[in-house]
Amino acid sequence: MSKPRSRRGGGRPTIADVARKAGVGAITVSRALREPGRVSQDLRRQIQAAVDELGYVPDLNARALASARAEVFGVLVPSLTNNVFAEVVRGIYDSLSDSPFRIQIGNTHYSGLEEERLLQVFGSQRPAALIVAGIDQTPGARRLLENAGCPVVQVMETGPDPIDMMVGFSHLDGGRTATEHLLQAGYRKIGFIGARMDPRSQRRLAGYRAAMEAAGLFDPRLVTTTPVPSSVSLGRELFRDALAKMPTLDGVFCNNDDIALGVLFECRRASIDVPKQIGIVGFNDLDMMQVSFPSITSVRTHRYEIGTRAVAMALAAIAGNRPQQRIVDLGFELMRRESTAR
Amino acid sequence: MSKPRSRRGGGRPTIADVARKAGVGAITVSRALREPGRVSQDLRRQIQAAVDELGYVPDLNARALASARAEVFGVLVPSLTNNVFAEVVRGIYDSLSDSPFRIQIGNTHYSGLEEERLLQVFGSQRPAALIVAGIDQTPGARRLLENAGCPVVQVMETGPDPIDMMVGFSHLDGGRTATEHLLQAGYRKIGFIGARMDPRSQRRLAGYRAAMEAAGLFDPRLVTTTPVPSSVSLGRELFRDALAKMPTLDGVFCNNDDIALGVLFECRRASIDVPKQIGIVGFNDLDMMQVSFPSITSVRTHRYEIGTRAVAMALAAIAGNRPQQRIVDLGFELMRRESTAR
DNA sequence: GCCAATCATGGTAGCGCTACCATTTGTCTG
DNA sequence: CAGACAAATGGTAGCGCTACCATGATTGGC
Repeated sequence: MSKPRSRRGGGRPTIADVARKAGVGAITVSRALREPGRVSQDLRRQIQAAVDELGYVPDLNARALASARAEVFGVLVPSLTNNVFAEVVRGIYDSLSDSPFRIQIGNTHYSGLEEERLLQVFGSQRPAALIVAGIDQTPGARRLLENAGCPVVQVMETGPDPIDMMVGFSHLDGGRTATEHLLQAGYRKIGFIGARMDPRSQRRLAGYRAAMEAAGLFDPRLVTTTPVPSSVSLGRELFRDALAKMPTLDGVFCNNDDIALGVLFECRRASIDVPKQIGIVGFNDLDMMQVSFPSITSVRTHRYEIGTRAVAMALAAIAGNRPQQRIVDLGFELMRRESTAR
Repeated sequence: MSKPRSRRGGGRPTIADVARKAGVGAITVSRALREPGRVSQDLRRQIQAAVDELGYVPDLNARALASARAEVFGVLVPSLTNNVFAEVVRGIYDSLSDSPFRIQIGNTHYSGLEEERLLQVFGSQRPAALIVAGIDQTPGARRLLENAGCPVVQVMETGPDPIDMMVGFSHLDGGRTATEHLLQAGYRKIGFIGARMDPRSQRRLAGYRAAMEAAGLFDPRLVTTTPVPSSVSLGRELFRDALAKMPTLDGVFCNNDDIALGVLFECRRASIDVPKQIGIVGFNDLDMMQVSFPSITSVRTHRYEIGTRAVAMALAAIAGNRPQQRIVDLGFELMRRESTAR
């Protein structure tokens, strides 16, 4: 006439089993596991022994329901294969690896609609924190984030009006700095080549344009863009287009390093001398930029640090001490290399 | 004296609120949301109206607890920035984007210990399925996977002894094919250059060795490896080392495309003619291989398809019709290009 | 037209855990 | 040494949902 073993749970030991074996109350087991400091050493030892013997593992779903909070960080990025976001995500992972928090990544595919859908799903599990890429959320997404009831960090960019917290840098300044460098090196007919013109790319383009206009050199025919996702081969093609449109081109600021590498390869193939005939600047400064021949000037961004910093801010907010500085600008660095050294 | 509004839940409407408003039982609401076919159209409409009006969103934690199953796919990969895994993960995401399943990625950092820890965490939320990279799980990890109580798919490789299901290809055959191609092209002093020698890299090396021994050309001094993570710059350095060790080198099979690109750049920098003096073969066939100048021969692997296929198999198993073919070999293709065309 | 089978719906009883509050014990103050 | 206070522990009552079983309504076979 023994109590029937839980029919659904698959027979896994529960906190009650541990409590019985250790001769304590269930709540004390719960505490011993989550806040060891609040339980006497004696009981802690007893409980640990019972846990080990039974092979008890807490049921995270039950915990989440009872505490109305899942130990999950929701992360929303527009792409998984784009090295830039992969680095941010790596930073997030590394910063959370010793914490109890799990990570759920959502891939928005650069779509506001998809972002809203994912926020709805993420929200309905009451995450511990949300990290989202970009600052151009749709009004709906913004509302969901404001009502999420957890810390929110917008990453990659900075702007004047954070939902909660922000870590990033100014893409406009990055684009301007890159272009000004080409101008200072003496290039004049400087093109902009960009794929997948997301809001960040748009702002880099705006920075390029500002620099060119300030120099009195802007010409819309210098700009070559496409909504197609970025790749090295696309860089090659776009460069060809740009050159066909404007044969006197003597420099290019590339939206990112993949494009820049494609441009470089096409130059070599077409026997165009870099940096003598054409100067090239990339964006993000992937490892290969410094290895390529010639090496490529690029704007180094602190992607990994954006991830670690975002987590640090979120953890602080969860712990109750929300950082006083809600907007963190990590800046960028221009890495001057052979591709613009003439 | 009204019933106090749930003190923990944050005032979100619950299924009971919807049921009351729609004038039906809670369980009927639950069914209308999960198995609409089992509820009459009339009630379905009424319920939908109540859901919309209240803005009801199911609490996923409560659902997971009650049904002893979270709608989560756990995915374990050794690296997030390695393009190869990023592509697999992208395939997984795309295949699950229209399903209710969320995805949790664990980053094992190529560590068996970390893999066990993550499996423990993942397992304690009763995931719907688990996808893990590789076939060399520790005994502990294997046990956890066998007892996970959900479909398990091992990806990237195939082997004789699946835990449950497998999708991948033979890295040994890939390494052998690449090396045989170099041999057929007339190269003789063919080196192997590899970073981060994980089990898959080891098997590619074994394939290289098998081909070289079959030709009577194997020499341990031809092999240059390091446990350091792979990168383009590392490829350059390792190639320098290899050349210092064996100046008569006339070909290299690179563990992956990053290394191959680094080798190519170093050749250009050192004015070594590719393919005349040195032949280069990469592995994975990233987009840039076909764009580089000269273009680089590589072994194309079907990474995205590995992800989509793994999900398809897992979903079938969840639905109750486990695929009859438990091991799927997606093969690979040698892409012959300029870097070995002499 | 009767009984079995099916369908649509609902009530009850948890899932395994933690928030909240109560209780007990030990410790300190004046 | 009384009274106040903190520390350690436990009991109770859910968290919001779904599995299980029961019920009544409908259908169908012969």
